[in-house]
Amino acid sequence: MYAKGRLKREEILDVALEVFADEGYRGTSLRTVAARCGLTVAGVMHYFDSREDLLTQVIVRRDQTGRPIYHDAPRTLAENVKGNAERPGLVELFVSLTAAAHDREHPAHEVLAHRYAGLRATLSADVVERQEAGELPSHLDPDAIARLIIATADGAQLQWMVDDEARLEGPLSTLLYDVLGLPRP
Amino acid sequence: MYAKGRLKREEILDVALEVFADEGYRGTSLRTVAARCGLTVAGVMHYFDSREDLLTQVIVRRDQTGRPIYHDAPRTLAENVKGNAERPGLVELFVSLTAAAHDREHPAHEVLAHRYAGLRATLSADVVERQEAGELPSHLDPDAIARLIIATADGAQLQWMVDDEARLEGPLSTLLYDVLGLPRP
DNA sequence: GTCTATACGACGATAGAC
DNA sequence: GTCTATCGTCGTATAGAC
Repeated sequence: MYAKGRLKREEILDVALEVFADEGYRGTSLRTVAARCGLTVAGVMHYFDSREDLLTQVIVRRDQTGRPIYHDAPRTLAENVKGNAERPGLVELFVSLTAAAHDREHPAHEVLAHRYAGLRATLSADVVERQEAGELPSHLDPDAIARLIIATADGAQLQWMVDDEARLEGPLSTLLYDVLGLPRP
Repeated sequence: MYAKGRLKREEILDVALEVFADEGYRGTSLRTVAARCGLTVAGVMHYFDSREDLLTQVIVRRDQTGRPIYHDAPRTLAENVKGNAERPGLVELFVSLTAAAHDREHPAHEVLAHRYAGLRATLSADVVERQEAGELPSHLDPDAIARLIIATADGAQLQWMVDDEARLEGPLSTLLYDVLGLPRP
């Protein structure tokens, strides 16, 4: 059967997302995921090349099911960031995976590179629009600003890992509304 | 002997830093480190509570041997960030450790929290100085700006992990010089 | 205090039967 | 498509030599 396999694969990904959201990146094993799916480890591995591949596909699926970022890119990005605050395990997964993806052979390398490129293009186009509307100074390089916005959103996650008082969306808000002077939503 | 142990401990830390800088966070094991020190695993573990503790002490030592950040904090921070570009394994180690340190029981939790707090205080004081000198608008919250600067520096590391074209110090330069309008060094 | 030897359980991965 | 069986490696723990 074809459809059954696809469904099972998606079930595994959903379970894995749940497990990793609960217990974090280092805390969980394939055996835990397998048990919650009613499978053995080998059964899970039928669908994925490796543990790291499974982790990668988890965030791929997360991207697919989540809302895309089109209009008012900075604002929807900020909302996404804020939403992550309720799933600490997912933030940990994303950060750990990014670190591991530094290896070009890692299954997440291409995925994350593509993700960054897309986000950068969307944000950059948004900056250009706002410059034409006079909302942002025209001397700023749109691509550099896009990179800055992404770095801010990501870096806030690192601080938030360790500092309880930090708000996940804090630095991004500071940048967008206080420093760049965009209109508050 | 007392001094010998301290020396051996530091040798282990230096070797570990080298190994992790070469092979990354996930790629290396205690056995590799031990072998390069002419010790067994248990010999290494005499000095550290766990593998994660060893990793934590590596970055503690790194902080101690590095230059502290006093005057013109943003600039020295930018130089530090730029210097990391030559040691990708260390950036990977730092990011992975931060993710793991989300667990309050992790040995790096306190260390990183303290490190962030110190950096924030230094940067925040620097912002206040510049506000008094008229270099920065006074309506900005110094602590929020400090958090923004740190987030930018850290987030740039995440992007850089995956994107070869990204410059590690790029986003921080954009923020400090193009957006905040600080004088270029 | 410094270090070796040895053992343990859990892990990711693979081969082959059904 | 899923299993059982097995492998090598990992971090960790303990007992004890020097």
